Amino acid sequence: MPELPEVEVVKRSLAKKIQNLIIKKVKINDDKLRFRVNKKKILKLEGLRLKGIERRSKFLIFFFDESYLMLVHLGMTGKFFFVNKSKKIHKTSFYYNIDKKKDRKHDHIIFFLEKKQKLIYNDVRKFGFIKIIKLDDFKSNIHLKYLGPEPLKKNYNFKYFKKYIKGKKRPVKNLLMDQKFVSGLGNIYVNEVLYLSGVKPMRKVKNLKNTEIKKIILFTKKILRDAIKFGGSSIKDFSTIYGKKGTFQQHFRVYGKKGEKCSNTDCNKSIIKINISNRGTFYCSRCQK
DNA sequence: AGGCATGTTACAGG
DNA sequence: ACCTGTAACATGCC
Repeated sequence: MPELPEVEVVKRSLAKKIQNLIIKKVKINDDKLRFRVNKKKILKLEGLRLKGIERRSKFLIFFFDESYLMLVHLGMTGKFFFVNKSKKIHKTSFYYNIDKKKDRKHDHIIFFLEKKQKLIYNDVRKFGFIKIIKLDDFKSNIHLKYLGPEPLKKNYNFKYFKKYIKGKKRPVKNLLMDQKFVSGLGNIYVNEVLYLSGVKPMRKVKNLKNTEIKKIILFTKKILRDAIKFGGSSIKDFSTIYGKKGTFQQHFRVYGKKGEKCSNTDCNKSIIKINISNRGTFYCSRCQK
């Protein structure tokens, strides 16, 4: 499910639950994730204590003793589940029922922790990945070094935006999705940001007015903060009682709302869906200029 | 049956 | 060399 808010929510719950625990054993059920899991490296985590977890963009970074880091990207469907001795799933992530074979089929990596507790990495589509790196290689890591600023930080601002778009002519939606420009936004939140900013997704960045740029920046920060507050967005309606659902999907104004009435009370248009770069793009033709 | 899906990236083409 | 868009990855759901 993961764009920045979802990854942040996962990070917080993970940190609360498994901080300072020792990894007793690592089991690999399937190493064919987005990149093959390096068995030799991941086994080095056995016996190490988890010192902390951080988020950068949509990445989770687990810090261990001995200067080892575990870099995790959840892709489209990657999830962590925490399981304790009585098999109760702690509310670490979203939908999953450990008693359902269908769900367990996608448990690819299992970390056995102290006190018979487990952390499971489950990923239906296997677009996520797990890499073990040394602290020294952290800054130069290929996945991290080209990332743009965190959208919630101060360096994502008007000045940066203006400078970056100089000479560029791509659609504003593609720009916002580009992790090199700003890191952490995905398709859902970009659709929402552009609706609130009153800007059509296909507008070329060179034609954006300064007032529009300012709105885009402000609403980006607002939406992400709100989404985190609501526990992220959970799109699909699974039936398990385990796992915590975010509720920010209830606040979507355009994403997935094709044909529905624009939420602006003085507008009688319906939300349109088009494709931009193979991604579902939702907008209101009246409220977005 | 076919289209669609919250992400990234290798590659092709301008 | 740079910029941009597309296809591919794996699986399940509607």
